[in-house]
Amino acid sequence: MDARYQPIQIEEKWQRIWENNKSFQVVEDPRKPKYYVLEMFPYPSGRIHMGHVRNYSIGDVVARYKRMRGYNVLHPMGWDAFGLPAENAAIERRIHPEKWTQENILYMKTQLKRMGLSYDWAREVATCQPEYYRWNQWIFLQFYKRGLAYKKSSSVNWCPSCETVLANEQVIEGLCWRCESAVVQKELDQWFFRITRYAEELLRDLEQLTGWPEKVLTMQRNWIGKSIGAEILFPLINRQESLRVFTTRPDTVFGATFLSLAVEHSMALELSRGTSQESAVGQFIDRFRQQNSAGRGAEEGEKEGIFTGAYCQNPFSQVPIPIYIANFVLMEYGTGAVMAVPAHDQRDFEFARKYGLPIQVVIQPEDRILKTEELSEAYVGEGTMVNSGAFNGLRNIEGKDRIAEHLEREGWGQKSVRYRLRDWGVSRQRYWGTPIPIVYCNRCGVVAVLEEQLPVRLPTDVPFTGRGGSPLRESKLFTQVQCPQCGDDARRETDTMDTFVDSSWYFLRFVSPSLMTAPFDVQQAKYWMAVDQYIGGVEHAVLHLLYARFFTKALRDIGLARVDEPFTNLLTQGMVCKETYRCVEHNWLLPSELAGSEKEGWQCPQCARPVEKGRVEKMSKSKKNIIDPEELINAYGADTARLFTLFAAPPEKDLEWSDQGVEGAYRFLTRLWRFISQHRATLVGAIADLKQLNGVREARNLQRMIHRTIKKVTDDIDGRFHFNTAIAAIMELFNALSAAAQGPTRLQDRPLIKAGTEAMITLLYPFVPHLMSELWESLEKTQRLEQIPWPEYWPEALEEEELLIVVQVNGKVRGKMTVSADVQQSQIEVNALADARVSAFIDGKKVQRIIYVPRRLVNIVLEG
RNA sequence: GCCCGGAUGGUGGAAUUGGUAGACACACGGGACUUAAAAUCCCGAGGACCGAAAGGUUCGUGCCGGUUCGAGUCCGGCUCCGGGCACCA
Repeated sequence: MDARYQPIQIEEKWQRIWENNKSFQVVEDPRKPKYYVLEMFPYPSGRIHMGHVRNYSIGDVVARYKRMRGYNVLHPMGWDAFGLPAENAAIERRIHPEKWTQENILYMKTQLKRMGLSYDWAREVATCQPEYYRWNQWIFLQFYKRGLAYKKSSSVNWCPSCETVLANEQVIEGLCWRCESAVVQKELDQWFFRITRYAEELLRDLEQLTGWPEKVLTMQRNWIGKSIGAEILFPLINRQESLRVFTTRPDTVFGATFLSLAVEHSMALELSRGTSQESAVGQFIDRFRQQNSAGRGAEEGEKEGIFTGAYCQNPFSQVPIPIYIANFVLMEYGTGAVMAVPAHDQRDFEFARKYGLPIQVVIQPEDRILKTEELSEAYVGEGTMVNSGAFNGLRNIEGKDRIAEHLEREGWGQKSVRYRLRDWGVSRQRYWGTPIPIVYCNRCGVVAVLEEQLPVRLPTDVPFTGRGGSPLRESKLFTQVQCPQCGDDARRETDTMDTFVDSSWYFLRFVSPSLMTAPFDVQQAKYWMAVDQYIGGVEHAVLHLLYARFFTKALRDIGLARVDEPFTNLLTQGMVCKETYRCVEHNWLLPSELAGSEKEGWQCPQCARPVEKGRVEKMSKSKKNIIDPEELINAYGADTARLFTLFAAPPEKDLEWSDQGVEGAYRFLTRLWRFISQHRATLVGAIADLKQLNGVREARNLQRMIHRTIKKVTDDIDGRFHFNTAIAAIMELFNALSAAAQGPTRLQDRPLIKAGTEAMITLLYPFVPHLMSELWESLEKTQRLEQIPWPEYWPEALEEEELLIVVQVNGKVRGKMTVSADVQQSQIEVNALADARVSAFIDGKKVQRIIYVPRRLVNIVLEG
């Protein structure tokens, strides 16, 4: 055995062995329980970053642990390979997106392999391969057949910089999620997936996702945004039609003193026709349509509106009420028209005050009496209905139902449920994505490509200029086709699919990655699905996770998937952060370019001004606080990188990078190496029996510690994912074993130290697989470590012979005593009272009572 | 504004059900080895106070209050930090 720990050699050796033995390849095996662990697959940007290292280290611990527990573990990896950066590279560096992507995948794959991650690489998929994206197209056609995919003209979010449409979720505070330029509205024909058909089920099934973080469930719930209420028809005065509004507060309908329409409402201009308001209304509409496109959502502006000149009748109060157009009413939600109840809705209240509209209180709270004149804000709480005709005196909660029933009887409307969730716009005016399998024929109209003609491949004769719309339009080869129905010349759809489509079902493709006849095999999916543990960043809490849930349900209804939910358990890991350095003038600085020193204070290399040590921030290039995983591995090896990221913080919390912490992890591994090589002579040979009882007390204590560590590490890994405390416990065991191995003669119980060392190596294997495999082999075991089962603790060994009892007086610790485990409570109390320090505190006072917590503590409560 | 998290030594973090707060590690200090340094090994350590020392007292988990024999943990009211949503009728 080498005197020095040389991680690179060891790691290359074991990676080769695992690859040659196909150690992590799996097939369905009905005799074993299955376990599917999956980490969110990466976008092949070129290099892995610390976020990947952390994500995949966590997953690998779970995978290796579950294998040792006897599970048939599916642990695949692939590439989310379509997307904008590839196209940007094509524009900037004249390299084809496909070439760029393939090169990145190759490089990143070697990086991932150097991490020693236990993937079944035989199942690798890349979403940009025709073998993969043909099934995107196939699914699209199934959706199209069922009305789940449809086309509509709509105002969409348009990023002028990326020249592409963005989903609502991709617009963050009015800015493009990717390039942060201001998003504008544009009218385009778009393909949509009817996710709203599943809104109710997507909401309801959140309840069965008990293995998901509450935070993510809440975000999804809010995103779906279910509102229960009613639609009410307000008949127009002097016209035949009615205006339909949606409200969640039918109980306040008697307080509706005007109506507000969205600027885009179809009746907005129409209502003002022939009135004195007509031209003013027209101007108002033009102005706010513009404003909307300039940056909706940027901030909450002043409420503005205009009277249309028209009136309708409140069907309940029979009062004629004016109809306004208001800038804050959204066309996309509800019906684009709201009944305004200023007394009980803050927005309506502000609007009414501004335009001098009537305010009518119809709900009175319990504790005070509202008067219209005295209102300073809307009252939105519960109460009793007043000024509401036959409904007076009802609790408003009850009133909601009673009003809704009443209007259904009268034909004035009906109960209604609305969702904030919109249909998913999947069209992208881009090249590097899945072509939408649709053809436009002058004779037949919109025609689906025949399934046997799939895949519709991306053409190669496309120029990348970065200007104009979709590059696919430039390809004659691509756009000119024959109509699948009539055979006439036709034009191919040039939109490609949102890349979220690719990632919405990749976990299903992994169960049959090379199947040519279907996206995946139903039986294989039945065996492996659902994913037992999914691990990734919380940034996908809404988008990806909601779309994947939708796809799973839709594919189930098509007859392919057999599960309702794709991911049984979800772990959202925290970000990887590091401290930053910043100069007032020259902004972020690399730690390596700083002048000065930690003690004297850092200076800017350019202007020599003192540099402020900035906050701890998420690692990013722009903040110059990244650590390159490859450099880390070159310097310390993958085992150190893994150990540090797993030890520094629990997975769901943010991890603060620390170079000294990395050193510490490396030192620990070096100490282990030295320990084994030093004591190798007594540690080699067949696995020792962990259950051999030893008469010497110190040995029994060590044995107890070994078994306690096995239990602790098992509990920490399994379900709790507290890897940091699991590792801490192993470190404690190691400290105890080292002490025992060097200690006085009584502790030199060789078979026990040997058994403890073997247990320690096994326990550490999921975290530090290369080094542990090497150490295990050096101890001349017959089987490789990854074939060894997880150690079982022996409950009998956990039993304490002696207990440390804490003695409190009035809740404060005043003494400790060691007693034999079989001593009775009464005797312990007597001993406690007899303790010299304790009795000094009692000091003649009367003992009121004694609390005894079995095996732990005695609390003597004194009078007074 | 609304909804979720979070706050514990010099630092990252432990304390799983209300029962010794600070495991484990980093950084730090002292010592050993060395001509010296690095590496390694050993020892120490929450703050304040008392004591020559052994040891002891007392305060202490963001702030204020409560429940309890006992609160980092439970309850009420705040402060600050992070995240999500944001005119959704």
